[in-house]
Amino acid sequence: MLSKKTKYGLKALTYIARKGNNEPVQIGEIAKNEHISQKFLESILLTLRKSGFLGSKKGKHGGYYLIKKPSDILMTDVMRVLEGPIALVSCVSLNFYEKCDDCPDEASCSVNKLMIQVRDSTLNVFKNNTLEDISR
Amino acid sequence: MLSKKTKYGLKALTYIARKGNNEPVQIGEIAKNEHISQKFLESILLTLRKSGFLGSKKGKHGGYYLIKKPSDILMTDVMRVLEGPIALVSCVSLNFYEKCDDCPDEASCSVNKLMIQVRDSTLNVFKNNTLEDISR
DNA sequence: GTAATCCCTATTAAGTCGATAGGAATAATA
DNA sequence: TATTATTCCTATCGACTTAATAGGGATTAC
Repeated sequence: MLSKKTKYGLKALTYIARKGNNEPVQIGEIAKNEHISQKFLESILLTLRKSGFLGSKKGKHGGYYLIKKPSDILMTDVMRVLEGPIALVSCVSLNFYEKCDDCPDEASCSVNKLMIQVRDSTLNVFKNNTLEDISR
Repeated sequence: MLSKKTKYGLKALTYIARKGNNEPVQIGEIAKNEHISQKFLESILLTLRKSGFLGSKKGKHGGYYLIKKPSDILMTDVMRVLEGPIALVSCVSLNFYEKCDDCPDEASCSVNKLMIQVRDSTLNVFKNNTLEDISR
């Protein structure tokens, strides 16, 4: 299951992208319109800023804005920041690889074999979707 | 992330399938060879039996055996029993659909749009893999 | 200088997961 | 019949994670 963090993060990015202009958008506005806890959203946007997706302006009339064009923001990158590994088991993760303690031989592991396929097909979807695509 | 329940369940099914014959295989043997907590595996095999994947024989020389041919056991079915919904959000689940409380309109929801694609591509992998395929 | 906003850290309540415990029921076999 | 090996069932526990909350600091517009 997708975490609420990821879900809210995607919704917030979409919200900002749909505004079109480069004016900073306030947390409160997004929270209200997307029905998200404001404090929770605050921490999510902070994460997105620190990972280079959003810029921020402090103080009155401050807010968050996109740093790149929506068409340049790939879902692979967003998902990895918000949700973590895309693979369902760490032994098939490209960016977060870890050997399983129980499994002595990945080549003969049926779970490994299946999950590689899932990873690749999911990755394919994320590679082919930018923020612009899902905001349409 | 895949739960250990699912991972162990798949490994156990594979283990039984690879034996080839229809002799009951004991929990202890599987647990030992696959490095799984025996008691935990016990509950998983119970689930698989109750959902019609495995038959069991009680008492001495008892154990679990496959009810269907490995080539007739689809990963879609196994995954739904062990892991639950295949979709990452319930609002795109085919078998466990539930409306999101926050989202007023699925048609305009970017998360919905993206997750439908993920669901379909994952589903496609599971549809095209039987227990025989992953046991090879 | 005041109000609005982002920034940061800490804490908490609830839920889930993996594992464990203990014994009941059943079947093979000596 | 007694013994042993196995599945069956329910209950419980500790560790971890998640979503949310709290409180105040820093910064900026006006």
